[in-house]
Amino acid sequence: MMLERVNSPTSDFGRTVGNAFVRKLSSLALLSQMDLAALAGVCAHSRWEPARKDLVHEDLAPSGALVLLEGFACRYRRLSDGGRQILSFLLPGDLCDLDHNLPSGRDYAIGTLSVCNVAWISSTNYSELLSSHSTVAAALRTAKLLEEAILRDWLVGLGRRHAPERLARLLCELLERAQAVGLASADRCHLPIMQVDFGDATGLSTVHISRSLQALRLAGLLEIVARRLHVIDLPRLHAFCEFSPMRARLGDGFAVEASAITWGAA
Amino acid sequence: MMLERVNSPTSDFGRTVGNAFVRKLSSLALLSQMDLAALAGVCAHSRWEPARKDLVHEDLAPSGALVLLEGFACRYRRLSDGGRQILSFLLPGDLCDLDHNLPSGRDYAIGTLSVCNVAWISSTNYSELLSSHSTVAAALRTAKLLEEAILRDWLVGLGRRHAPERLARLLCELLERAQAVGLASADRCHLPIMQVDFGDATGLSTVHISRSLQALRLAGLLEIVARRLHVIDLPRLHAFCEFSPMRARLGDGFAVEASAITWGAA
DNA sequence: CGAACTTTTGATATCACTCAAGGGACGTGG
DNA sequence: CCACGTCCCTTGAGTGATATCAAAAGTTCG
Repeated sequence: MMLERVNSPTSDFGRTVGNAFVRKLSSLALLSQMDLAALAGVCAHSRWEPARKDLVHEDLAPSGALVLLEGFACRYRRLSDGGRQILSFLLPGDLCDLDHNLPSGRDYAIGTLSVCNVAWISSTNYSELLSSHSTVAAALRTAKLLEEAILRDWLVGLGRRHAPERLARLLCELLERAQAVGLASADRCHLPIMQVDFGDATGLSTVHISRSLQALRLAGLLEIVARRLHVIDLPRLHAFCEFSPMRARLGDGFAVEASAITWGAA
Repeated sequence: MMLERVNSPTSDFGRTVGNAFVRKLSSLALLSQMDLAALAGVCAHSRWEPARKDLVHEDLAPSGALVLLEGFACRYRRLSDGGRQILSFLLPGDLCDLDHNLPSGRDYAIGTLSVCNVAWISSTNYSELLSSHSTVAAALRTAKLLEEAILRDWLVGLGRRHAPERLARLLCELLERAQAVGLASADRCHLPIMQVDFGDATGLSTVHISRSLQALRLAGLLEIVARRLHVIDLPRLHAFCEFSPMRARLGDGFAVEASAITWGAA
């Protein structure tokens, strides 16, 4: 069985077609050749950053936008007691707008979780991209709406769900998002995220993450081995944590196909 | 002593100048006479709705936008176990975009908490307002950024703060927002919100809200009597829950003034 | 003035946290 | 290739925060 293999018409491995950014936006809107060229141009210069490094922190405020091409990162906030709350995970293909976030300065930082390949877009290039490529702008707007929906989901989870459900939902979300950029099969994906990070995202302690994960494993729902998530029973997992896939993506053949197969096997 | 009195140059009571919507947007951008007229026009037809009524629910999807002119409401989500998580409170002057929220349908409902005066804006009027009044559009964008920042704050609170701090921060937020639309003095405001609602917003049980509130009262920080919040020691309250006022509002003389007085008394 | 709703109080139960120690995995240097 | 250190995950025991249940007290409103 081929892991990470995705049913994309144009390549064996999703990552070989353009970059994750192009792939993600392509799944959200029908981009023209010129749009694609502009996206490629804007990501031409990227840098590798080490794991566990701040790309942006609260005071220091670079402008423009940042695109994560490979690796995992997160937005987070630090508290006075040293605690950390992760606000969202950034996966390959995700863009983070640094200009339009700030009424009175940014209130969060962005840090890598794994080694990351990051493209920085200057303010001028960014606003030009938006103004002269309306389809790209529309795709980014949709991406933003999805992000907001996820944030609301997290809020509901933190407020009203128990640890195992919270964790399970997070894993479902990550699997789905990885699939959307061609980095996951129907039931597996690489997840370079430590248990501390899961804890800081779900508002739980590391110890409790460990125990919740074990509960999910014992229930035969999933397992995580060597930084890889393997969902054993997706329908039951979804039912367990009341996760409903966001089918908000528009023209993406492969994602629809993959999920159809999954549900067919249920 | 005059409660609800606000140091606005144009009236004794904030509510008599235009409506809360106009007041709020005026504090976010410098509106022209034409902008003001357009805002007034768009809110011309408003309806009174009873307390505890759904204005919008998840399946049924009216379009356009909704403006809350008077009263308190909230966005919320229901869970399968009957639980409810409030995602944000809506105060007079708040607008809720019903069109641009939905990738795959709306994922939350909107319900009144008190009796409310609500203006519905049709999709066409709404998009016309945005396109032909760029300053209004900019003000609404800023308002949205503030909303998002508040949502992140809530997430951090739910994930990492204890009950009394969470509640205290919520009360600080509500006081500040009420001030921004001229519905509060420096230390008091009307708050037609029940303890169940505070619980559903902070992810706590009603019982625990009651106890946390008592802790805040015993600490001499604030009290709530007859649906009215009275902050007794604002600086200490802010310090206690690590609340920092969002000074993102731009040209609003009165809010700046009021807070200057407060801090001066500390 | 009474009924329904909201808040408070007390007692008990549960979920998740903290602390502390042990076990694996991985990398590094001898 | 092994020894060792470090980092991450796991396990167990005890504690703390918050939930639940039930009933009393207070409030609002017709």
